Amino acid sequence: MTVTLADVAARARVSPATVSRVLNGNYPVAASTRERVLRAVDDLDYVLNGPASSLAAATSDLVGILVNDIADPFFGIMAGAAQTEIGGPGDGSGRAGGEKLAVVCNTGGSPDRELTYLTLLQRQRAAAVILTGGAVEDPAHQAAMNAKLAKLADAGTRVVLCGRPPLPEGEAIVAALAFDNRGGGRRLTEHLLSLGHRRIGYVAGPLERTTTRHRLEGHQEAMQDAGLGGDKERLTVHGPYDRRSGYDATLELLRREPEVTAIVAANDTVALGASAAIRDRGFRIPEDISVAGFDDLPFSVDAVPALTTVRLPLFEAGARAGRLAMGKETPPPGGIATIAAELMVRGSTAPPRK
Amino acid sequence: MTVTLADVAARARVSPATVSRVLNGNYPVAASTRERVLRAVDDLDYVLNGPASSLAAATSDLVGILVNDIADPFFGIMAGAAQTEIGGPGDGSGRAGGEKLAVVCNTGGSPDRELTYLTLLQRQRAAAVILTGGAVEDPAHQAAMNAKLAKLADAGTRVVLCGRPPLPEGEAIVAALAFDNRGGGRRLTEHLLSLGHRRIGYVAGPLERTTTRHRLEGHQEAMQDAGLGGDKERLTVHGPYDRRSGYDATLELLRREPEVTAIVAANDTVALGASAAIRDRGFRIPEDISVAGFDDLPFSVDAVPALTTVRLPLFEAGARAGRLAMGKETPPPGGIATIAAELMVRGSTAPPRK
DNA sequence: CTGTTAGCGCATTCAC
DNA sequence: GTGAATGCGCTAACAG
Repeated sequence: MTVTLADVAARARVSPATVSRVLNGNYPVAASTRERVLRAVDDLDYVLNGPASSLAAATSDLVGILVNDIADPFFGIMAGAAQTEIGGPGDGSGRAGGEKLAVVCNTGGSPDRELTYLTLLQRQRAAAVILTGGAVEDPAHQAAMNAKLAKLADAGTRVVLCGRPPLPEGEAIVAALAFDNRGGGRRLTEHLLSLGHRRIGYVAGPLERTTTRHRLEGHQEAMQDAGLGGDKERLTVHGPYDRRSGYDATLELLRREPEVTAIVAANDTVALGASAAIRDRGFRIPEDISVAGFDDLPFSVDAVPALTTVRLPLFEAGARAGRLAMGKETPPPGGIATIAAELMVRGSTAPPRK
Repeated sequence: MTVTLADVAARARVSPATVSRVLNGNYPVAASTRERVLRAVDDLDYVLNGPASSLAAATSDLVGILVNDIADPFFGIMAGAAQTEIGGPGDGSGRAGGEKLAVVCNTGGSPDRELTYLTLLQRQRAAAVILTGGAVEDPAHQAAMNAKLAKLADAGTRVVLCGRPPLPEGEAIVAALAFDNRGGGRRLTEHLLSLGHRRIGYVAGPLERTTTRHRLEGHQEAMQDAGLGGDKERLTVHGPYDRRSGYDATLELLRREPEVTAIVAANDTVALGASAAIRDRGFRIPEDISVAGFDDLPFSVDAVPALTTVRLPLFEAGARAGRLAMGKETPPPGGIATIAAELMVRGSTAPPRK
């Protein structure tokens, strides 16, 4: 019924081992033999049995990429870039040679699902795992994660962090590429302050997320330095990283502080929702209220007015994570690299009306 | 070094077979025995060896979801929905019981990569495969795809199409959920015609894609019926499904026909680019030129003005595909269902200036 | 450069 | 309800 290595070997008049060798390409095989084997493979339409070879070799060609929200381009861009580096271009035959199977797993931001996916990947003996985006800061979950990652690393799985702060004990992982969320958040708010804003509302992401906290801390540092740190509780509203949250939180901020002249959002998607709320309340952007986001997703430049935001090189970071996971690039010193965030000043921010 | 089933068996003082039985849960085992085994599993921190069990059982728990562009929410929404149905909520222990490993694979729209992923999934003996979005219409590639899908189905892999037209010989697959792209495209253009538009430019997607062709045909049918079919070559420009393409194509359309009063874009992202081009040329939306998109992605309602578009129930379709792939839902009659597309009239379209 | 020999770790017959 | 054997299909030493 199902054709096996032995069938191919028989047809090519060689031993199974030889077939295995040409298929894996990691061994010297005479050109003529290889030719013959390949023809037999095509004739028989043979496809390697992945589980069997993974079992024998004690490693698989699976590489997992964990994302918090697959519908969010923030993750899609990173994951796509990583996959490009990992999957290889293919040889056009659809035959699939030694390429890895780069797959993305959507945790939906749930700690449980994150752990479950890691276990599933561990079960598959994944060659590598890339974790993208902010981590949940609950201590119990962090401990469980660190233990799990250590076990994965122990079993030979390469662990790479992308857009996520390094682990407390970073020894277990290949590398961590951390975004400078704090610095970016700080510069963004400094920009607003320099324009003359004093009453700035902040729509933060979900609680207990590193990304949320770092961006917010950057904002608060800037406010503090400007002597405006007193009101932070009242001028901050938390919510998920989505449009709706931006909309609702902005209405709430407007209620709490009608004199607000600028809204800083945790990311661009949230900023879009914030903008809608501002308009629905009859205010203009940026004349009445300035708006700023974070990430510089592709749509941000097309917002009207174009969104002031902080650019993160998501594609480059994802690609680098992919290379690191493949061992194609040497890890940064100490295994940790900080990715710079660049302020992008556009039309959605302007001096306050006064 | 690595703990195996036998180790667990030894510690629980049972046979390996029994451990296997409680882990797979498909067999009667005494409660007390199960208890003991589970404790041993936890004590030893045992994780099933996926490749080994897949080899022995001749099936794996991997489910592949193929997407054309993972950075595009169009696919992200469908994939996320499907994953939700497949992965299950997890039991909170991170232990991972019988759940499937739902993974998404990004083809980048490349036929080669599509085929390669399918081969890789076949190699893993995937339990199911979901193909999302438009198919490439090159005959050779279609033939290769059909052959590959037939082989997958033959090997027990459940194949489900989501947002993709059914196969020529649909017997091989579990089900196809097709979007009514043609009908949606037609109604969208009819809406524009009813507003009084006569010179309508069309920014189409890439050539040789079913989605592109169906949407365009819907548009052209409407134009034809209105006696405006003569100019279709000149008023249509093809390009990728991205912002940049919308921008460039719109400039081109404006050059070819300065009197154009409406631009229909192949999807919302393209419409965003089109809008930017229109504005950069000094025109207002919708006063001078109307703009319409397709898909109704989350950001479309936040465009300024809000984008007139055609809504596709992406989440619902993805979830249904996921259930179909799991065998949790009975396939539609004939294995084919057409998903309706709903016209969403918003602020970006209005009667032409005259 | 190629063939032979042994498992990899588990699911599944069978017996009991 | 449980244990003992068998083999899934392949890779990795070894020889030659």
